[in-house]
Amino acid sequence: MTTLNRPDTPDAHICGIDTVMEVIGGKWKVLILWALETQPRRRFGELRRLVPGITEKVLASHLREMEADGIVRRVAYDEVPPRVEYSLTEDGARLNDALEPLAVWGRGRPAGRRAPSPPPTV
Amino acid sequence: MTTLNRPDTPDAHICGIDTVMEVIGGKWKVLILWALETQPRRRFGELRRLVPGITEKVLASHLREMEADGIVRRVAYDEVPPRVEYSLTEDGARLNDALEPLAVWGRGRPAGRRAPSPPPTV
DNA sequence: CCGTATCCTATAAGATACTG
DNA sequence: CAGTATCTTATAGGATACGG
Repeated sequence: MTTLNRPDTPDAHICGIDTVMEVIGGKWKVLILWALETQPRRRFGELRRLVPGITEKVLASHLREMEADGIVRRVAYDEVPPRVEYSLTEDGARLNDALEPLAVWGRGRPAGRRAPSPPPTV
Repeated sequence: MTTLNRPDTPDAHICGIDTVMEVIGGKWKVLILWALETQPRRRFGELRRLVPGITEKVLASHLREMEADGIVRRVAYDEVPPRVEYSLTEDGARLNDALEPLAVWGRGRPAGRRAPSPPPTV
């Protein structure tokens, strides 16, 4: 992990931030997070529909990582046909809350950025 | 961009979040952000030292993207030897603030996660 | 000092097919 | 239904060298 230890950089700050980035770094993880927030429990197929574009393989692997990270709980019922339900853990719910200010920031911008911007040489 | 439009998913929420993820998605961007927060202006070489492990190429490209995204301002002084100063824009500063709750969440966990967790089949 | 220019590789993720 | 198993590809990022 990238752990800094310099007088200039607020380490605790940083330390926290990059562990978070590892946890939500997957391409679809925040989307899965929100999908899990809108209802207490979600089934695999539901999630696939709620996150359009994701493949089964990636959904499955993301879910396994999120489970390992303790933000998602997976309960498999031994029935036929099989039923599996995913839900947020307490930690996952708090993570979701912590994402809110970021979402607000994102909404507050002119949609399409990444302009070349004039080269200001002084 | 992954823009959802389903009754179940809080689109505005999501929309905001994934634009943010595009902006801070680079491997070192949040670190650069913090390094820029701790002082009003930073030179290229300073940043390289403050973000140990990053290569010049990646630092340069990250900075250019962040500039294009409007969160970093670059000012090049026409001197010799060259001097270039990077700083946060207002938008960048607000982004940094919005990252704080996430950092708090990250700090509040038992450091090394990603445990295999016992398979709970009901 | 502040970067580019090349070249290279590892990994995430997509496509597709198949199974308990 | 809820996944695995393969295979392939794109891209981010790393290593290194050089330039204004």
